[in-house]
Amino acid sequence: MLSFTEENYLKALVQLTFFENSRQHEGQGKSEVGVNRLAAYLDVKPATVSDMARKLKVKELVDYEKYGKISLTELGKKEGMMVIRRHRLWETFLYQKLDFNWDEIHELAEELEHIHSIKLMNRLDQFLDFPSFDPHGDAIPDENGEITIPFRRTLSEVKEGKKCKMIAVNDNSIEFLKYVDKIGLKIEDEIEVLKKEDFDALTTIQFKQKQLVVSPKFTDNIFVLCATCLNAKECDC
Amino acid sequence: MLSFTEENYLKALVQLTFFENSRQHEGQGKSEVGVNRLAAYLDVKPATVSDMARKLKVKELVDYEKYGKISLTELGKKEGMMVIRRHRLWETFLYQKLDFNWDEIHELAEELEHIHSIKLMNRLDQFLDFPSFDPHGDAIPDENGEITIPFRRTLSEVKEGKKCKMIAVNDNSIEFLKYVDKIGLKIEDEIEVLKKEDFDALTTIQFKQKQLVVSPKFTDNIFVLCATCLNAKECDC
DNA sequence: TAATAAAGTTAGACTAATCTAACAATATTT
DNA sequence: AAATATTGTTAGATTAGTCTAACTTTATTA
Ligand SMILES: [Mn+2]
Ligand SMILES: [Mn+2]
Ligand SMILES: [Mn+2]
Ligand SMILES: [Mn+2]
Repeated sequence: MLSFTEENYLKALVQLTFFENSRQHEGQGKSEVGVNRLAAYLDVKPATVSDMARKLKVKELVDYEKYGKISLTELGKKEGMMVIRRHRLWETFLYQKLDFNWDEIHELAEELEHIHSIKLMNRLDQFLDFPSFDPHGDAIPDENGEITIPFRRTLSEVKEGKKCKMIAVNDNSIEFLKYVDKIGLKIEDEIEVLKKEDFDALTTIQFKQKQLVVSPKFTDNIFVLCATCLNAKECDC
Repeated sequence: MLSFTEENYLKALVQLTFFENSRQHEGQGKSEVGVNRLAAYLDVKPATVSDMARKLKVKELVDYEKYGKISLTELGKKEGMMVIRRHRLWETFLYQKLDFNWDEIHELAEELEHIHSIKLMNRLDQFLDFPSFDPHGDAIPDENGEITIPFRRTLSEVKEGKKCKMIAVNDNSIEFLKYVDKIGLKIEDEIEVLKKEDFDALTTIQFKQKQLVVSPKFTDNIFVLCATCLNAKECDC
């Protein structure tokens, strides 16, 4: 049985090696990470990660050699994915059934994700009608830990004059989510890019009859799809 | 913030000092427990309990002097009650919403009870329509940790020829619950005591047109109310 | 290539929760 | 009251997860 802490390491490794750079490393999977990087991500000291990397290697959850990079084994990846599955299913439950706001659910899910019961998660999945995405628009791994991360662009990539649809957020911080709430934007809303100013990287967007000037801090963290790129990665929206 | 372990000690203390003997100590509250008793209940060694008692005393959760008995302070009692509230609300959720059987829910609730969020529990309470009892018939403490344990008798106490209604179980073990399922008895069912045999303490009962001979292992663990004792403790049902 | 910087490891210490084994206090029985 | 049994405590060890401080390896730069 995995401890709370071990699960958090595996989850972090999935985030850093599979999700974070899902766009960049497309296909060729340089899915490994250094001790310092992981330590910074988990907010512990590198010494702690060195120790844990050795322990996880013994349990065959990671591949790792002294002074080398850390990467997940198939088993480690699956366990990490299951933590993420539980996290995202609980977030969905809290949001859909208990009416929590989307900026409150992550913290609670950080605790709930460590409840180990396959049956519980499958029942919850069913109770929620087998959701594909969590309230932040992130895909939910299936009962085998498989996930299909859909093609998605950031709003920053969308060209002037084009329209697109918000499908997810990239930043789950309370501040960011509260800002998105404040301006009245929701997943599935249509956004039009009216103007992109190269000088200071500000973008003027329109959604629901409202116009707004936003910075890259915003546009980098909104994932969108345009009408034509839904099934064609080559679309230059 | 209390640790997982500290919460389990407080919960155990509530069970042993307030619930276990709620019938016997009625009123005068000899609500304290020895180190060995608590150790046996928690399945740890007395040495471990001695240490923990000292720590809980420092945190003002228990009253305790070396070689003396352990009892909960007001604060400790409230914290313990809140753990029990969370446990019973989660059990109710699993049973009512996720269709778990009543013999499967306790184990899961043992993990879920340690999720700390007042808001979460109040939302869940509301989602469940403010239940008064969990699926085993145990009262659920309110948001202030207050609980009213209703008057109840065991089936063993009911006299020959009398009728009563099952309101709870006293034994939450999987084996006991499965047995109650097997014979087809449910909370709220009416039970008639047809015959009590002093010689071997066996009782013949009737419920839902069925007759059955049961032992004290059964009758001691079924809580009932008879028609007339609902509001009168003096009733000699 | 040699010097310097960055990244990673190791040794030793700490805390929480547990154990065993030896000891001490309290309660019960003769 | 003395002997015995029960109950509870203490000292010392262990494990997981963390830290700091010193050290080593690998990478980068001059
Ligand atoms: Mn989250
Ligand atoms: Mn999410
Ligand atoms: Mn229970
Ligand atoms: Mn219960």
